[in-house]
Amino acid sequence: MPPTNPSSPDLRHADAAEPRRRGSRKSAGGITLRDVAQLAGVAPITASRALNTPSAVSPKVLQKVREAVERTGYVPNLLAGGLASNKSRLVAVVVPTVIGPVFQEIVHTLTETLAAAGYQVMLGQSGYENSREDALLEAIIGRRPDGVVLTGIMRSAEARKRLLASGIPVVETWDLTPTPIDMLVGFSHENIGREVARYLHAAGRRVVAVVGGRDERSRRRMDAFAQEASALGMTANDAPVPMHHVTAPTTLGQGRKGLADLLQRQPQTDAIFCSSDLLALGVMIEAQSRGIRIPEQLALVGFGDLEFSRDLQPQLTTVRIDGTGIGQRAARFIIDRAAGIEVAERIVDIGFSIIQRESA
Amino acid sequence: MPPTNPSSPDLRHADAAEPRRRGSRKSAGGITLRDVAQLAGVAPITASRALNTPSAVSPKVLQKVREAVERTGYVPNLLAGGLASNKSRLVAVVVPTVIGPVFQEIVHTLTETLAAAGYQVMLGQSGYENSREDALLEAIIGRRPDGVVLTGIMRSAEARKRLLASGIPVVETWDLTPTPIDMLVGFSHENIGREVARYLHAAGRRVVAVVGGRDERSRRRMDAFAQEASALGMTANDAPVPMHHVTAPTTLGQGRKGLADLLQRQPQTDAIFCSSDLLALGVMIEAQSRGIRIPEQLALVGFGDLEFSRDLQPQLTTVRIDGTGIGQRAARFIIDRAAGIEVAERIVDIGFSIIQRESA
DNA sequence: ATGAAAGCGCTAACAT
DNA sequence: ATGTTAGCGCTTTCAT
Repeated sequence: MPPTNPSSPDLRHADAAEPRRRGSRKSAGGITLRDVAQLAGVAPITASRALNTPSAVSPKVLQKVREAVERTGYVPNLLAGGLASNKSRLVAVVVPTVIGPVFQEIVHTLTETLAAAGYQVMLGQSGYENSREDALLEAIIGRRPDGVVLTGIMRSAEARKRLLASGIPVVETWDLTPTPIDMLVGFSHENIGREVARYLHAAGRRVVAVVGGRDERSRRRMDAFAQEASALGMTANDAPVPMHHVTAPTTLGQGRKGLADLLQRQPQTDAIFCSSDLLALGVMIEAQSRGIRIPEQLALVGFGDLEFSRDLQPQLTTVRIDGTGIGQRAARFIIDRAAGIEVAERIVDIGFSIIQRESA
Repeated sequence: MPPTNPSSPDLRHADAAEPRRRGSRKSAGGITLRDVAQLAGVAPITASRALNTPSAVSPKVLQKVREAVERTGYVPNLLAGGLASNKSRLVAVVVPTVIGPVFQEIVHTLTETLAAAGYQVMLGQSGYENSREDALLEAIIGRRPDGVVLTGIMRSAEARKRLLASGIPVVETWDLTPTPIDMLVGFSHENIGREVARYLHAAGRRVVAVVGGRDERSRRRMDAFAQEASALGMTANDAPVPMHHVTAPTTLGQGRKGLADLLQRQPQTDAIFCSSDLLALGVMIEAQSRGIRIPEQLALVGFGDLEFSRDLQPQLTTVRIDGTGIGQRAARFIIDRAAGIEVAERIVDIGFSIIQRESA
């Protein structure tokens, strides 16, 4: 039997003279809710309510608790709160990498929007390979986040299964699949490729080529583009559309090399679709240094609509994805789910737009 | 007195027929360490040790526990672990914004390096104003992170004081101050300005100008540059160095406007220092569209050494900051501190380098 | 509107 | 090397 006196369980704080029992621990020393409550002359739970649901306590209590918080500099321990309430107020955001401009807008918007709703963002980088996905997933699930936003990743079926099993709300983005893990905010890479081909065809271009990243999504845009272009007869001598593949993340330098390569393979090329604006800028600079005029001799379409693209000379025609819109929708999905609101439509096609400028 | 029978405290799981006592709660339903331990036939603490300090248990136990984990798909609850151990394995990283290329390298490196050491990164955006710092700080401290990395922010004395009071290890970066909150990995913005002025002077330039962001650090680089340039006589008619100020985050378009403005104010300008590579690219494009040859007629120095800068035509001379180095050092500071290792030197000047290329 | 008890899932401290 | 106990700081449940 433990040495505590069962007849007076409430006195355990009174008999301080008693030697420390085994297992007892000292606190980390910080101010706790208990301290605040004591100072305010209320029970801890009342102080908790004053902070979390102010409408549930009397104005008098509310003021006393707020004063106590002010005086002590109390900051609630969200780890403890999360454990007790089973709500961590944490959202994991996974991107291949934060380097490169592609996912910045989404990460930014998610961080902002979720912060405004009282959530924090935990950042995970999956890399462009699949190897680290498992470790990353373990780290994520271990935090018991209230949601996970996946941006163009989690290919492994095992990882998807574990995520699903964890019961954590998941929003996939940056792609469109009929069978998402849970929720989805994306767009069709295939449609983009097709539309760009049609756009260039309508602009009178007849011999097209491609500079594109090797990653899967980029490939799907490029392949759809090539297929549609072939169907529209935009190839030289019925040959397949020449493609210059580069390794992600894409760079300006790769764009320069890409143009050099493509011109050698197909000198009569009159239009190029690039899988990123950075590649397009490289093509543009290489063209300038070779005296090739854009768009007269060569039309150019990028992807991403980076901030600088409208300021280039010539201004870059490109495909715009509404990253802010994706971030906001994704955040809303998770906030709603946490509030118990079930969304009717779990798949949102955010679409894309071809921004017509001078280069094509 | 509570209805429990004090003489048999260990039987509380046995008498399930007893009506639910007040305060009792059902678990969220997930697999817990207790389940794993039960399956492995050991006590929970032994299972805990098998997972956290495998060397402290026998090989037999280790295997049984690992099997149980495998079979159940158990993922430790880091919230609970953090609460109990007072170690959250979470590091808060605060940047003004993830938009823009400036802090990407640091965020990337921190996320990678810390993940490899078993930490997760929590992302906070302070914005370029001070207003949201307090709310952000509260959210950060509430998670009880094992460290905070600040990148060019937390100006308010109140915020600094609270951070200090929280006892959380803090690493400030991207600047140099003799009185950091705690630890520091940075470089001198003043030295950069001075060195760039000397560099251009040595290159024979005599009439300089500046395109720079309005934020404080950019200003300090620009002011030091202007001061040194004046001292070296690199001004037209002893006039002050003309500066074109732009609002952060800087853009290519602002660079174009900046050159237009500066040429109007000081047509004989033969060298420009930009507070970012993006601004420099803008200046370059505007110069090209005006037929101004770089570097013959106009020398150009950027800041940041973005990935594309070496691929421009002409290649951009710029100032390189080793963001990866900063990230690694900062991560090391925090990991060491968590391990109880006290670093002797809390201030690291990571320096900078002027990357000489074609534009200057 | 307020409070007492219990316990979220884990690990520190002590004991063997 | 393994186990027992207590408790991290908070919120849920039930009671008043």
